[in-house]
Amino acid sequence: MDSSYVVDTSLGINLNVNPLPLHEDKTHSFPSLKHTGGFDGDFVHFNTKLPMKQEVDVMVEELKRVSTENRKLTEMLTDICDKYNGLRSCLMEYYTSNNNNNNLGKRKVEDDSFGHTIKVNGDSDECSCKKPNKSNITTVSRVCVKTDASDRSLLLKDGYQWRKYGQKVTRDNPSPRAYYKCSFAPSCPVKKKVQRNAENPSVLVATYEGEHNHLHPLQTELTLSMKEVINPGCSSTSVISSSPTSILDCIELDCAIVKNKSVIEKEKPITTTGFA
DNA sequence: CGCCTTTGACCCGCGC
DNA sequence: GCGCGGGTCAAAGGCG
Ligand SMILES: [Zn+2]
Repeated sequence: MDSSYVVDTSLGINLNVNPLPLHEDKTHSFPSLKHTGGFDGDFVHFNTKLPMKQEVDVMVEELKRVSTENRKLTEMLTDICDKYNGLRSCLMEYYTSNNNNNNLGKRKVEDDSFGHTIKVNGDSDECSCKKPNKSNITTVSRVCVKTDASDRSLLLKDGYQWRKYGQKVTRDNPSPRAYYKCSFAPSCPVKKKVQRNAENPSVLVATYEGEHNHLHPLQTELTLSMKEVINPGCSSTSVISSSPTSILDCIELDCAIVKNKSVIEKEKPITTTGFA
């Protein structure tokens, strides 16, 4: 991934997520996201001497602007998900056809360029008799997230809901490995393993296995929030379920994930099989 | 009460 | 066959 795709938002978040190559000024691509106000990460600094009416006008104006920005971000996220799914299905088709052409009878582990590992079990006979309920193809992605080294917890806020079902101390790493299952959807098969890097305890390494069969909770939440902002009267309890800061945490972690896939793994080249 | 974490027991694959 | 290590289960307890 190239770091040239940076979207400035009023929240001070750099969304390094635009999949389209841009050779022009980023402000031309997202003109509505560029604004001239002094909104630099904090909320609006209201002049306390402003009359009430004017203050309300300012707030309404700000709300409209944030709503627009929110909608654009949501659209971008949806767009990116669509493109990602398209690319992934192409990749799956490629692996499937490749697998049919030369059935080697061995498990192949391939890296795509997005930090994901696609496992393809070529020996369908052996696999089907020993693990009849498992799909032949599982997506494995590894994510490095830098955290405070003094924080010994293995909590990693990525927006999804996880239920911990085990913890193990592994042989070659003094820090324990935690096992989580996605609990956002009851039927979601996704699992993740979280463990600190043996060499650098401030780096959390999360290994995701499988694919979520539901939308990202943040995406769902943003959509719902947008509906509340645009149509505030439609519900008597127009409450956004999560605090803005928790949403920001998730956005920032998503960005960190995207960045870490390219940055940390570039800084410390790690092979997908020889790590931890 | 429901959902979560904790943690010891258990299962299973793999190498010797 | 046996031991080891990674992964999972499930009972118990905590928390909001
Ligand atoms: Zn899920």
